[in-house]
Amino acid sequence: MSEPERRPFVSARTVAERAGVSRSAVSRTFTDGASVSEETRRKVLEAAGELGYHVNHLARGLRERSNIVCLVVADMTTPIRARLVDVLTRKLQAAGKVIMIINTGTDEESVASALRQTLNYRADATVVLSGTPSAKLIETSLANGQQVVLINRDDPLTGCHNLSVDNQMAGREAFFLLRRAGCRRLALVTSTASTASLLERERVFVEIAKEAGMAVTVMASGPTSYASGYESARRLFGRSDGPDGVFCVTDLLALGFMDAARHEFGLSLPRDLCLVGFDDIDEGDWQSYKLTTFAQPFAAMADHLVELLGQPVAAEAGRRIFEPVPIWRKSVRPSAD
Amino acid sequence: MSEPERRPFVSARTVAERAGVSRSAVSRTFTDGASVSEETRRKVLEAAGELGYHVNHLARGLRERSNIVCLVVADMTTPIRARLVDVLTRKLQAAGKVIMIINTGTDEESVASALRQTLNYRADATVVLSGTPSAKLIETSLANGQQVVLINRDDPLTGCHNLSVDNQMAGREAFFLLRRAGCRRLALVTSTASTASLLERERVFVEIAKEAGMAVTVMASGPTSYASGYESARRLFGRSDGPDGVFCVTDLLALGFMDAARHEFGLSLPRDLCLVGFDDIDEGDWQSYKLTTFAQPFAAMADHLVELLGQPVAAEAGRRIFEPVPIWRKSVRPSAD
DNA sequence: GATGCAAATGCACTTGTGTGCAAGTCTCAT
DNA sequence: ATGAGACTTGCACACAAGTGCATTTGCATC
Repeated sequence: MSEPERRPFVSARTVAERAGVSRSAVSRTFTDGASVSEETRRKVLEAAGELGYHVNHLARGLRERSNIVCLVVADMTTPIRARLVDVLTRKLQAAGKVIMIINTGTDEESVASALRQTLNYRADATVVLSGTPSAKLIETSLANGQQVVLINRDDPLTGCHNLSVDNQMAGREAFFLLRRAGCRRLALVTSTASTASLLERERVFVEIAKEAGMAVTVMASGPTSYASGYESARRLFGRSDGPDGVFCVTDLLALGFMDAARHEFGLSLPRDLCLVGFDDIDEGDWQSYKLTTFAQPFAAMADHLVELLGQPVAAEAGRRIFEPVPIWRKSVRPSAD
Repeated sequence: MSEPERRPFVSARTVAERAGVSRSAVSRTFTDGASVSEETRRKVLEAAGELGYHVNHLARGLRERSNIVCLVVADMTTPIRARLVDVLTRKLQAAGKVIMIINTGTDEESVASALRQTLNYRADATVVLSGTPSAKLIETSLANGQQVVLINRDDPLTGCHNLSVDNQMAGREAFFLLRRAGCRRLALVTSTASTASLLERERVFVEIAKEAGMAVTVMASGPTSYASGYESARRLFGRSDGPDGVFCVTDLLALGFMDAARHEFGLSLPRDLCLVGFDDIDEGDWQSYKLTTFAQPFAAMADHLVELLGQPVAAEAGRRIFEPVPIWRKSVRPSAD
């Protein structure tokens, strides 16, 4: 017959009727600093308790800011991404924000529709963790007074804030680490999903090696995953002279690479092979791996994000670069000296 | 001086003025099946495009259902939890829902405040992935016409839907697996965070072993983590007669356990030790582990969840149990026969 | 008892939507 | 030309909140 009647959420009016006061009184009871007598306040709270009333933040958001922050993210199952989402949600919540999450692909259209949804829900800010939004959409976000923050997306987009890690430093340090260990034949393992961050690490590593007179074999066998790192190792060591010093632009690639090197080719680390990763995922510290890598300072980045969101939108957007911190473990020989 | 003026989101009225039509026309243009002439529709769309207008779903949610689903989750960085969140967000989004995520602790107070926030934002449904809400709060959720769905929380709470995995089957099968492999000295490794699911797996395993005349050493050294599994192995093998068949109630525990067994005690799997896990996290399939385990059928669970949300709230709540699927890898000897 | 002042209260408007209803316009056939 | 009928359009209200402003109440002081 008729659409089964959906029980409505209890509203301030219902509470007011029950308590025998005006709706304004209810509103004031739940507003700090508003003027209500102790008596009515008591009546309102009692009625609210009995009915299970909760202030509708959506309606409140019509007049003021919504306090909603949208997180646009792809590849959520990746350990590093899960950590980032975890840290961000914690810190944002602590700052009184409410998080809306959009799990999207990295292709332009997915990101575009995510961005639009962000606007539909009047989010105060959109934080993009993966994928790259089009310049035009960012523009409409800004036109609507919405802040846009890109994390680890090193794309030259104007108008939005940009938090990222110092990829150049990582590429440089990785090289020095391997050279100090006495490695002769260098390789770099990356993914076919060539994001700006990964490309930057690759570029700097290859460039600085070249300056030092060393060639680098670059290998990419698939997306940023364990399997792809594994495959890259099979290909590299399948040749006559495999590398003895490798920089994997991601820990996940590094772990796959390490497993293949050990189990398929019987190599021992760090004797036959030195390996450097990037990200510092939990798995890299497991007893089977003990990977030397760089940690992303997510906590600091999240703190900075919260600070940004407190500022007015007008504040000029810019880039902020965070220093990765080297984590010394056992996949690289200590200095040959 | 004055609070820096926050540029407002563009509203339907602004679009109407620009297009030279009434606000209703704008509303109708963005409503399927509403009656608008081709001419006005064109004008509206043009003005909307120029201004970057997006319908405010928050305001729309005042009249109808909000389409918001809240995910309450703890320990997001855990691989299994990250996978669950990933699958759920994907499927819910595909069903037209918008996901609000609340990253909380497992203690009662954290969960309570998460639940309250859920109500504040008029979520159509709350999905609890970890932690256990109090019966009283569930009641107020229901009183507000909000659905409550618990995933893998085997607590006896009335009024809410309950999706979970068949833990009894897992405990039983784990035992048979180990017995068939000829194991003599059984142990069970769990965590100190004794959730109902973990307890259930433990209970059944121990019980059925007892029926078969075999004792089981139960060990818990900390939370559900790699480190805690590692520690449990150290304790168990530090004694005179370590176990030769172990069921870890979680893959993460199993991987830590395996690493300690290998690297600290030089054991080889599956010769000296057979190991069964539960969850089927990606890491278990890595070359260093190849863990035999049970996969949680998250896709089916998510599909069922979406189906539930389509039904009216009135539909009587109940429990639905999903069969885990055994994943045979290499940490258990094939049958001794 | 009248006056003054502060605290409490309620009315009405605001926010951005969707939609029922009535009035308006346009087309076509009689 | 006129009426029927279909299609458009705008007004006004509903949704759930917060708040400025005017009014009422309470209480103390003269």
